[in-house]
Amino acid sequence: MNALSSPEALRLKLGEWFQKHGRQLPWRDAVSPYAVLVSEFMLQQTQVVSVIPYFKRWMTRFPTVQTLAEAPEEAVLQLWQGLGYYSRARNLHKAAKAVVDRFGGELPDDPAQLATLPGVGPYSAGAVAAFAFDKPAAAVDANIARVLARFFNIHTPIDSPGGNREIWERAAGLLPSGSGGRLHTSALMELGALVCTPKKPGCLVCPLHPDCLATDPELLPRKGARKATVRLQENAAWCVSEGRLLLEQQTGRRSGGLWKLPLLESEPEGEPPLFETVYPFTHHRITLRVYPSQAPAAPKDFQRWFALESVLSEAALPAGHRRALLALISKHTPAAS
DNA sequence: AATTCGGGGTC
DNA sequence: GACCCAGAATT
Repeated sequence: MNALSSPEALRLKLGEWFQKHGRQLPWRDAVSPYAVLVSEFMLQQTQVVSVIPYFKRWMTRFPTVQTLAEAPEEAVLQLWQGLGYYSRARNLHKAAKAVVDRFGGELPDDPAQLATLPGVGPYSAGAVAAFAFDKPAAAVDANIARVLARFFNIHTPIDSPGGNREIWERAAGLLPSGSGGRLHTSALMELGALVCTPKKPGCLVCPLHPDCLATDPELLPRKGARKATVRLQENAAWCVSEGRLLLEQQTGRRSGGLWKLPLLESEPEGEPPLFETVYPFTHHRITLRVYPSQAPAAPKDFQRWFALESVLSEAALPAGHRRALLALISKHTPAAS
């Protein structure tokens, strides 16, 4: 029976592997703690390739925590549009204001302090401490959870409280002392992204393979049952008058600030929709149908007219509604130029 | 402890 | 279709 390598030996293997195989990512080298914070917000539940263009645009438009703190929320949401989970954008905006107000414009390096910022939970607090300040802070994302569930052969569902606690304890047990959190956490995460993948993991090229306890890695990590997909239908109005389009703004914490085509109470009969698309969110699947509509005598408080030629660059819309605008504006003004 | 978030890519 | 993703907030 071969003895397990020490945490030191494991970190060394991981670090060497990362130096050789790790990707260059826009937020990975020589960037400010603020840039790390931005990247962590964008990467919550979102894949690296989707984030890269948004991150670059964001850092150009809001290069410092001060510029973000001073920006109007509409500009923040507009820049986030298409990335989904818009409460992240609102929380990032609030977090920037909190950094300016409570921390003198400098991000703290302590995970407990970081976790007091809106939108910063256990993962993001540890990630900023490790990536921005090289602290030995645990930060378990989906990649690291998968790597550790396999490495330690943990069969408890990772999305259960007990399984989550077990994974975090294992992650903490592997940390270096003093400093070195940046390389260690980056390497573990990158291993999950490139080698220890959900399907067909590359065990034969994995630097941790000699010590890995997984007997059937493809069956790990285990997760709880998903909710069944719910189908919904949304009927919306295409209401254009004098070159302007009527939209209405959503309220509440869920999709507050986002603009939609005005929603109809019921599905019109006797005429086909101008446009139809399907867009998903969480466990829902929504069919959006857009019907022609007459202009109202007076828009409601939460409705506003947008110029057709600029609405796509001014208003933040859910993806399905944005697709409808793209299709119908070009149809509406085919030779406008 | 369970639910919600209004994207998007992949197979 | 189902599954996955650099999760957090809310109830």
